[in-house]
Amino acid sequence: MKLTNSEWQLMNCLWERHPATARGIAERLPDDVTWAYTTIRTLLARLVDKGAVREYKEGKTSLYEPLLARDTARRSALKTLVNQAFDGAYGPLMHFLVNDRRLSRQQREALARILENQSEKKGE
Amino acid sequence: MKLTNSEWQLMNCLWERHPATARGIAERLPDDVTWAYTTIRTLLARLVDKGAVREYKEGKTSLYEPLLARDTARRSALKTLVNQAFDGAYGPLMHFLVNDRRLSRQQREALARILENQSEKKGE
DNA sequence: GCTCACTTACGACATTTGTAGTATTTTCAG
DNA sequence: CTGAAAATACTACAAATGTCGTAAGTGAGC
Repeated sequence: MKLTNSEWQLMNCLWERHPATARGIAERLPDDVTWAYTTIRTLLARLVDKGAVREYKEGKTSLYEPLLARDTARRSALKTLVNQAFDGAYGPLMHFLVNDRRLSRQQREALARILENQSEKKGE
Repeated sequence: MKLTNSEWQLMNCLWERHPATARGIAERLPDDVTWAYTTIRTLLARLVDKGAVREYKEGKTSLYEPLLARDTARRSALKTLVNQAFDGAYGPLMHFLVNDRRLSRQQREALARILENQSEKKGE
C-alpha cells in the first residue's frame, strides 16, 4: 500500500486520533497545510478507495478511521526507499545513517560495530 | 532535489559508472526494467532539466554524468521520508528500525542502547 | 416553514510521472 | 557512395497527484 505525500499528512492525523470527522482532521493538520475542506474530502475518498481508511456514518456525520496500520505503512515506505536509493538492502541504509552527522561520534562508532557484524551475516 | 522512482533507476546506473551513454545505461539497468531507448532519453532529459545530470558531447555522442551526488540524493530522500512518516525526527526512524525484525536480537539490543543515549541528548 | 451555515456528492483541471512513437539525422559496413 | 542500423529531437498521452469549485442536501434556530 503506497501513500502519497498528502495522504501521509491525513493518515498522520488519523493515526493520532480516531475516529475523526473531516473537519476534525482539518483542525489537526500541521499549520503549513492549509487545504480547503473539499480537498481533505477528496483525499479521504481516495484513501477509502485504496482501502487505507474506513468511512462510516454516526447518524449523519461521516467518521473516518484508519484501516492501514501506521507500522505497516512505515515499513512499506521504508522498503520503497531502500529499494530505490539503497540498493535494496538495509545495510547500506544503516551505513548511511552511521556516516551521516546526525549521530554523535560515540553513537556512530557503536553503530558501525554492529554493522560489521551484520554485513558478515548478509541480511535479507 | 527530488527524484522520482524511475529517475532513481537511471541515477543509480550513472553513479555506478560515468560518464555513460544512453545505450550504456540501458544495458546496465536492472533486468526488470525494460524501457524503450527513447524512454531513457526522455528521463535523462528531465534529469538534465532538473540539474541532476549534465549532458555533453564527445564528438557526436551524448554523454551523461551525474551532477547530483548520490549522498545528497539519499539524504534528501531520507529527509522526505522522515518528515512524511516519522514525525520529522530521526529518532522514531531509528526506533522503528530497531523494533523491526531485520536485525538480529543482538544487533537490536545494541542499537537500542545507543538510542537511549541519543534520546537523552535530544537530536535535531 | 424559511434561512444560514455546514456537509456531502461529484466533477474539474493543472502538473507530474511513466512510457513511448515518429520523423529526421548520423554513422558505419560494404 | 549507399543503405541499414543507431542516435536525436520532438511530440504524445494516459495515469497519478495536488488542489479545488459548485450544486444540492440537511439541521438548528427564528
